[in-house]
This record gives sequence, structure tokens and C-alpha cells, in this order.
Amino acid sequence: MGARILIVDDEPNILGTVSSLLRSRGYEVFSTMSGRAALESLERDKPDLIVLDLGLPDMDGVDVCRHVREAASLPILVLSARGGEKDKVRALDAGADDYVTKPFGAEELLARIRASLRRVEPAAPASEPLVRGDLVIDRERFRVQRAGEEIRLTPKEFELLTYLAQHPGKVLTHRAILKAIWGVHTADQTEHLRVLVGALRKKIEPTPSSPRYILTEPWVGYRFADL
Amino acid sequence: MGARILIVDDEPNILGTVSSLLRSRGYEVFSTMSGRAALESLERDKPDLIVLDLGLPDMDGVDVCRHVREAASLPILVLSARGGEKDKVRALDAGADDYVTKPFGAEELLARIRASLRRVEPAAPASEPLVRGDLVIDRERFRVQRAGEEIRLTPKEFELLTYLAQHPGKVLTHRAILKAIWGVHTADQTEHLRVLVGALRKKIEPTPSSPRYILTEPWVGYRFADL
DNA sequence: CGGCGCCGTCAGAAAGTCGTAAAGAGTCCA
DNA sequence: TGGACTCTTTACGACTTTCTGACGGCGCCG
Repeated sequence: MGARILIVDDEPNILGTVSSLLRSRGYEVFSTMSGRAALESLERDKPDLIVLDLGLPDMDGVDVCRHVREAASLPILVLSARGGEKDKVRALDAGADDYVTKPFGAEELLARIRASLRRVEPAAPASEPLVRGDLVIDRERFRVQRAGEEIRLTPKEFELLTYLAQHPGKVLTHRAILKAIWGVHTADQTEHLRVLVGALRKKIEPTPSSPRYILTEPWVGYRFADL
Repeated sequence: MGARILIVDDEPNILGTVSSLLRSRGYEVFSTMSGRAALESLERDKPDLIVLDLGLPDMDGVDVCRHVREAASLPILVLSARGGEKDKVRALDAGADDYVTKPFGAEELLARIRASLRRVEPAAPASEPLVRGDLVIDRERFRVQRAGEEIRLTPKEFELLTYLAQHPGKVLTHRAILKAIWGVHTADQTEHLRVLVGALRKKIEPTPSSPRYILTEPWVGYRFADL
């Protein structure tokens, strides 16, 4: 139930304090003590938020920010002993979402974490069904209907359809789609995308060979028809 | 171009300082001095972000937060003279996205505003279409229109056109163009360029033999007409 | 006039992309 | 354990794009 949080700090003291604090509030906590390990954990553990200490031994904290930003779009909450304005600006512009100077109060940290998480997972205000032509996409129940008839989709197919249908008429590049569905660490896996698009078309298109909904933009990406 | 920001503060001093600071950075600024007026401005001006002072005369700042949250989902950046942990937690849990205590540095405020705005509009460099005469180059959708009619270009053709059209009237050397499109490692492959220019002209020029858009500068390079 | 260098065009070869099918790997559940 | 389902990975034909070399036109200059 609780969100997954990655803590990166080289001081065992703080690491222990913060992680047991978070665990006591029901979060699932992962922790690493270096920037490199943090980037690995990012791929492996798929956290929802990172608490990042800037004073790491192996990498500049700001660089870690940038790498994280490139790899995924999750909130970064920076901890730092340095309260100078320049430090703050540098970190925030590198992709940090919040900047807390030590020493900090436990409740403030928790409140800022809640605020950051709230933005990413806006509770569930979304989830009115998407209606596109005679397709109805119910994001709440993970169901799709065409002309009243139910269509069974796998999770990945559903994700892809939802992502495309959210931006009707707009050309979405292969890169953007890969990032949205697989997360960016994907190097060049456009083959996956081709296969997935094929599977989805076979299910939702009346005539998959001449698609009505999911259109190909050669050399660029795909586009959901503007119905 | 810049985002729309609403400032709510009852001290004319701060209101003036902050609003002229933001204006000088290209934001579109609206300001009110009471909570009630803020909620009205929210509907009327549709700001992208609110900078909210907690010490308002007519309403509790935290209540303003809650009302804003119910009415719309835009970032709220709270300013406050009170730095107590309880105040911060209360505001953040009421829906604030960030909490800055006075006195604060101008650059820090700006950085926090950038960070908040970045989350709302993620990864949208929003490159606007290039318009050159009756040519419209939509870099976002990878499309080109001439006089409203769509023209299909290959990726390389599109890259070349975009590069040239970005510097209208300026002579671009063969070297520069090769570097821009193929990368630096290219030796002297101006033949590619000649072929590519030919293909592009055949598609976008009404009379490819006497080009209107892409002009040849003998012995030097090419130049996009200054329309 | 004839060579030289640059430009534009053409056509075939090489490389890349798209859609599809199908085989292996992993998970979940009875 | 076995079966159903999903995801990943590979392979192939059809097709498009890009590369490459060859050819003629044009202006320049001796």
C-alpha cells in the first residue's frame, strides 16, 4: 500500500534514522550509500520517490539528480547540509523537486514527502473513462469496450492504448512511448513497441491492416486518430 | 510564452517586489490581496501556479489552499513568516506544494517556481512551428505544410529543412550543414548533401529548377530565403 | 576551344523500418 | 506438476530511405 521510497545517504546515522522513520509510517524503503548504487536501485526497485543526500562520496549529488531525471520521472527530494542559495538553485534546476536543509524536523520531511507523492499520484481524480469514437477506455476498471462489446487487453496493451488515447491527434515519438511504458533505461527497443502495437491492433482494430485508431507515422512514431 | 502566475499577499511591499521580479523573468503575473479575490482570480485568469502568503486578512491561508485544491490542480507555493514545523505540515497537508519561509532569496524562489512548473508541464519543450512564407514547419509533429497542404518528408529531409529554416537569410556552409545533420565525423561527403537538397527541393519547391526557399550559394553552401 | 571544378540529376546498391509470426522465458494458479 | 497467459526476443518479407558512383550542364580561365 505505502509508496516505495529510495534513500541515498552515505552517513549510516541519517540513513538509519530516516529509513526507520519512513518504515514506521508504512512506506516501503530501499537504501543505498552511493550515487552509483542509487542509479542501479532505480532500475531494480522502481521507487516512487527518492530522498537524496547531496554529499555523496562517489558522485556529485547534482549529477545524480540529472541522471535520475533522464532515467525516470519520479520526485527527487534533496537533503543537504549546505543551505546556500546557490546550492539550492543548482539542485532544483538539475531536477530536484524539493530541497531540505539539515537539520530538519521529522514531521516536515514527512509532510514534504507526502506533498511530492501527492503530485505524482493525484489520488485518483483521473479515471473518468476515455471515449474515442466507439472505443471506451475505463481506466479505473482496466477495461475497454468497442461498440459496447468488451475487449480483453493485457496490462501492457492497456497502458499503451491509454497513453496514446490521452493525446489524440498528436504524434508521439517512439522514444516518448518507450519512456512512458517501459521507463527510459530502454536503449533501442523499438522492436518491443512494434510487437505490442501489432498485438493491440489485432484486438481493437476492426481491420488491423488498415488501422482506424492507432496510426503509424513512418520514421517518427505513432498517433491516435483524432476522432 | 511565460507561465501565468498568481500572487496573493496583503503586504503591498512584498506583492510589488515579487511581482516585478517575476515579470522581469518573463512570467505573466496576476496579483490579489485577499483570499476571496484569489479564488476569483483563479477562475478568471486561469494561472498555472499560485504564490500564496499565509497571513491574509480575510481567510486562513490553509483554507485558501484547500479551496484552491478543490477548484483546480495547479501548484501552490506558500510563503510564510512562520517557520514552525507545525505550520509547514499543516500547509503542506492542506495541498501546498512547497513552503518557503521569509525572508527568502529571490533566486531560490524562482528556482522553486521553476521546479513546480516543470512538474505540471513535463518534458514539453513546446517548440512552436516555424513559419517561413507559406511554409509551416511543425517540429513537434514532424510535419510540413505549404499553403495548407501537407508535405511528406523523410527524416533527413526534415532535419535539413529545419536546420536551414532556423537561420533564414544566413549562408550556411557545406561543412556546417554536414556537421549539423550527419555529425562531425563525416569526411567530405558533400555529394550526400547535393542529393538531399535535390530531394527536398523536389518536394517543397513549386519549381525546383528555380528555387524559392533553398538557394544555392556557389562554392560556399546554401541559404534559406529571407521571407 | 578544352580542361577544371562545382552543381543538379539519375539509378542501383546498401541499410533501415514496419508489420507479422512464432519460439523461448517467466509468472500465476489450480 | 502442468497449463494458461503474458512478455520478450528473433526472424523474415515488403517496403522506404539513404548512400554511392556516374553523367551532363554550367561558368570560369587559360
